[in-house]
Amino acid sequence: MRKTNVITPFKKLNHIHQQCTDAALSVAEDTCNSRGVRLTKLRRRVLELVWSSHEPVKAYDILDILRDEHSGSAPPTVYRALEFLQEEGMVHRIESLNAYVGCGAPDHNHASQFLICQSCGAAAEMNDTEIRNMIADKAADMGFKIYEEIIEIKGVCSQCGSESS
Amino acid sequence: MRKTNVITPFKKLNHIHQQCTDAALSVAEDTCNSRGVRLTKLRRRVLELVWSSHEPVKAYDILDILRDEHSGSAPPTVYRALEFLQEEGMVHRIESLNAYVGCGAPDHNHASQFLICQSCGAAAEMNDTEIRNMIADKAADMGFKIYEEIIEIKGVCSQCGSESS
DNA sequence: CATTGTTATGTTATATTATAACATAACATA
DNA sequence: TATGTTATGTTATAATATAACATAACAATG
Repeated sequence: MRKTNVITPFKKLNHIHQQCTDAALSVAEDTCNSRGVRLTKLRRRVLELVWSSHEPVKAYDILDILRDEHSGSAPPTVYRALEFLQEEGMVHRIESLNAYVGCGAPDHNHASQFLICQSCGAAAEMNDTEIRNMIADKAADMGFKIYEEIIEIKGVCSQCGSESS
Repeated sequence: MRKTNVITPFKKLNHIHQQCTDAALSVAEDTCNSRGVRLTKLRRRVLELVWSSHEPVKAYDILDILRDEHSGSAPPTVYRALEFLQEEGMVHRIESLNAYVGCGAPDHNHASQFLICQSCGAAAEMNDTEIRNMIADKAADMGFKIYEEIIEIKGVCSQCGSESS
């Protein structure tokens, strides 16, 4: 059994990013349909903008784009959409960056681990059972009941690390 | 060998908090002396304020107090002091709370794990070798080189969990 | 002990991130 | 089409953080 479930990998060289976005939007639409919640035009657009790259995206960067597209856009516009998308598991907030990344697997259990490359800025999402279990066990030993885990690992991804400097 | 090194425990019932603060300030002074850096009056005061409880403290809460004590206090006053204290390992920033906790062991390796009780607000600092190694191994498998780890576990501590609701 | 370079703090301004509160519009269904 | 609900618009402001430059304190040396 593979313990490290890679939910969002670092982008491959020459990957066609449109495919990432299309797949994520398609999953989001299906998921919202089956859950009976509404992926409105605005929410869909915000999700699309979050997926515009593999780098965590900032709320005000999204807002700048929304403003170009629709004059009624304001901070609550984007924060509300992000809140909805977060609740539905379609984006995750990276706390240490005040930024958001898309998640193509809205049904996975939460408690992911994020690897964030400080060179290219990309984030990868893992969901490693061993790490989660180990933390759960140690917390339980201390009588601590876990509700949420924030794990953000900063460093350099293999692609950036292997480039000749 | 004990793998989970508890650097800052959740506060014990009836613990005399002044002792936590005194010990931390004393360690900080010794450490600064031996490193040849200056624990100025201001920095010492900020560290003392961070240690005013076991709950992560916000920069502007510190600033409010500094302003009462000295009219020249402004945001940079507190952010600079916190930056210094962070660099010297005497406080840690809790990213998900935009807040700071004291650390009584400025020499320990970084990459701690924080347990944060959402009931009493207190934070405990662990430095668990097994967790760190497991994350390091898995990152290495992916060719990812780690520079920094942010692990913030939210939940309910044993004391709060055992209280009759 | 005056000079000088360095580090720390003061000061003003502003950037960035996020939410409150209330109004209007769109949707869903009875 | 009336009605309740959910979503968005709108204005204002709160909360967090940094830039940039001025002054002061320190510390080491001549």
